[in-house]
Amino acid sequence: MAVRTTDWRKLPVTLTELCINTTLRCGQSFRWRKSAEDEWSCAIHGRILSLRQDPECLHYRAIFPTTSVPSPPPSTSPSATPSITPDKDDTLALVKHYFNLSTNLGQLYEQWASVDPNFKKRAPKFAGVRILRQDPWETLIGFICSSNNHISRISTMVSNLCLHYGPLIGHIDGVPYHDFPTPETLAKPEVEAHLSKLGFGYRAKYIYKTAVMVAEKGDGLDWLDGLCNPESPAFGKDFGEAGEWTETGREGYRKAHQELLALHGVGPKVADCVCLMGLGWSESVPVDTHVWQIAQRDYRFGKGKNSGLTAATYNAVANHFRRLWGKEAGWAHSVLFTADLKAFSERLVSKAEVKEEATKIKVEDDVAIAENTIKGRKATTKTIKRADKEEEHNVLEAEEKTVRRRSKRLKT
DNA sequence: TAACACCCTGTTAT
DNA sequence: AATAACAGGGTGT
Repeated sequence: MAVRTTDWRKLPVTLTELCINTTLRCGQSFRWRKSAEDEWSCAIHGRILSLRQDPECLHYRAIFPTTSVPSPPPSTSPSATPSITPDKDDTLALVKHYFNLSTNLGQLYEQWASVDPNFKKRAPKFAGVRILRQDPWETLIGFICSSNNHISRISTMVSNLCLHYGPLIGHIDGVPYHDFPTPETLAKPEVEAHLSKLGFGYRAKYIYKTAVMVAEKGDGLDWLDGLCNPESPAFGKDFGEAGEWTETGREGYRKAHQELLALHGVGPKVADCVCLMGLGWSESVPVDTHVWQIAQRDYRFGKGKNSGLTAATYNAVANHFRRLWGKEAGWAHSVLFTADLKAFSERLVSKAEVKEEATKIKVEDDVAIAENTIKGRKATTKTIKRADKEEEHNVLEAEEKTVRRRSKRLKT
């Protein structure tokens, strides 16, 4: 296959602002591969993007196919017809966009540390964990695969999806790199049975049905793109307004989350992952079993017998973190999530340190969270029973009151 | 609202 | 060593 490989170029970035060795392995994207020692590669937007990082710079290189690709990339982006002349190469813009580099991460870490002792304790060993801005469609399917699953198997599954249905972009050391398949490709009737055979389990049906639904939504991926945060739009898209910030998130975020729930295999957690990592909604806080455990261990959420992760506790946890961390709560959440991953256990804070910290927090706050959870539960019930917007507004007020009570208690 | 099944795989417990 | 039990970034019924 004829290809054109760009030179390595560099972009000044500190490890405080971005650490690819952590960010690319913390379960946000399931497609990056080590192509050499300290080199990561992935097929994105019609090219293979390769990255290296040293303390001063992020080094990047792209490999473009010069023959036409079998099927178009998954988004109506500038990469649909990859430019092969250096002056038209948009790889730098892609890198900046993919890594959300306009956000000042160091500043955010300082802010989170100043309001949250637990964050302050754990974050230092996990600097540079940054929320990626991935393709919404790829994010959606990736996280449908993630349900009740391990990161390693999710990666295998996504890789198989690309291998069998995605366009071949090129090779590195004989290893093929495929871009992510389009909804239309995955909406073909034979896909479900094939994915089952490939070991996708019950997710084979979810993927097929979701592909059909998205493909039927109309013009390519406009529906998904329309759910993006307009202040942080998809690569190559236009901008707009995102709505006013509240502790349940901006209106655009809530709308996107709700619409995603209509898809098969998409519940609250997966919808939040797509909102955060694919649609640019920074306040989205996906609450999985892991985050729920963190909330119980470090933030005094109900440890009682019947304290499962219900719809009510889900919202209570997410709202609590939004109140604590602010508009980029999802980014902070990702730092603590990463700090708890087994893959990074060598960096964990010692148990003695953690225990000491937990005790400190407990002294300040005890009953408040339990109360918060109960209020949240009542509010959620209302939402389900009466779906009109007036009631939903009341729910928001109820949540906000709960939060205020909690903050008062914390100060007393 | 609370169970329970759902596909499969690597890890831990007998 | 072989096998059971269980959890792993949940969702649908």
